[in-house]
Amino acid sequence: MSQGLTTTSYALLGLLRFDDATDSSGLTGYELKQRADNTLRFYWVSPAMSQVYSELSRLTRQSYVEAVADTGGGRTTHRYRITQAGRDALQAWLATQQPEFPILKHPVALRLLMGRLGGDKAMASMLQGYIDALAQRRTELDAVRDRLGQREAVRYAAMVADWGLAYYDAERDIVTELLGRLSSDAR
Amino acid sequence: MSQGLTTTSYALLGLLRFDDATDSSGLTGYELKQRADNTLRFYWVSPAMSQVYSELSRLTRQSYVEAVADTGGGRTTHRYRITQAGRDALQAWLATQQPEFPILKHPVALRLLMGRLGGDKAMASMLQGYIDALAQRRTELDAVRDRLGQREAVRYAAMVADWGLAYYDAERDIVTELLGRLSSDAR
DNA sequence: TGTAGCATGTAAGCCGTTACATGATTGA
DNA sequence: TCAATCATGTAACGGCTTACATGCTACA
Repeated sequence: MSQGLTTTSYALLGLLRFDDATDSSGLTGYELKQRADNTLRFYWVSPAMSQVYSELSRLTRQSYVEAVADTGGGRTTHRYRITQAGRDALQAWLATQQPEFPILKHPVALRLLMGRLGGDKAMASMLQGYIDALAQRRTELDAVRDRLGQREAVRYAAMVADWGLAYYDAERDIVTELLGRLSSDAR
Repeated sequence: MSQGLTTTSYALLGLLRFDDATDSSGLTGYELKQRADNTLRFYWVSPAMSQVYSELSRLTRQSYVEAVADTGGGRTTHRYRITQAGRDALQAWLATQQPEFPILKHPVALRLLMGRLGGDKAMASMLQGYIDALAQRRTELDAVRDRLGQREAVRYAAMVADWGLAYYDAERDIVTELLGRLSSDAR
């Protein structure tokens, strides 16, 4: 009935669309979650396992995805593939809806706002911790970027990864500058 | 019982703490929402009016906030102030919990990832739209920054605003670069 | 033999949104 | 007198998380 899916639904549908372009026989919920953790999590979300399954059943109900039972081993598992209706829906979503502005939930900035209560030293160590965490994330994303290489097939994914890397670098630079301000202002 | 508030609760408590430092008689829910729209929304959230009220009643139940009935006009309104327990709780939160990594929900990056389905031209116009929206946001935040000025009392708020401005600038630069890649790669 | 990874789900619950409802005050 | 703004809430619901429950397979 209601054709309006959530963005997370479309994101997962998009991952299934990528898989569709290969000669794979579909993805299990478990595998889909891994794909999401690899790419989506850097600029969207890492849905919980349970949500992956519930989105998958929702998409199946909408006929945007079809499940093929895989009775190979002892337990029956399912492999999910995007359908033609799903491809159409994804295409339509991309073409019609104009994207919303990004949502940022930045606990570090929020705490810095209340810096008066914590003091310069506490803020400085918090910012340093954030710089470290950024470096860690950057390393993870860099590994993803390396795997993509220069292949034409993943050109857009590579652009998005480069975007993420540049974002982490910019954050590092800005925070480093703020850190300098904290120590030079120290009374 | 459970002293664990959500980050949004602490964020609002923080705004009440700022007000506390002035000679104000507290804030109404409505005013608190306006403060949130002015600062918080750029790096945290803009809670709905209804949520502001429910957080306020939760904070009141926890005795972190006290409401003073204002029976001035025909209708009774309330002004909310942080209590000593609230100040302590906020301080403890700042001191003990280490901040989580920021969460970014970036619909533009998500769509760019699926660029193959949309094509270079559609992606370019989407990115251009994003650059325009960024400029708009930047202008809004710049106005906030101007109002803060160089006053020592709002030094941390100014740092956070500068952070936001630098972030918007970095996004603009990165996206401009991606836009260039799209057109130079055009076949 | 036991643990890690693969694989699938249900249930409860919170956070936050939209929709709805109400009413006062101010200024055009 | 009408609209905008100030002001306060309730109700319904959706999205997403955590906790719980189950069982297979490979390997050390």
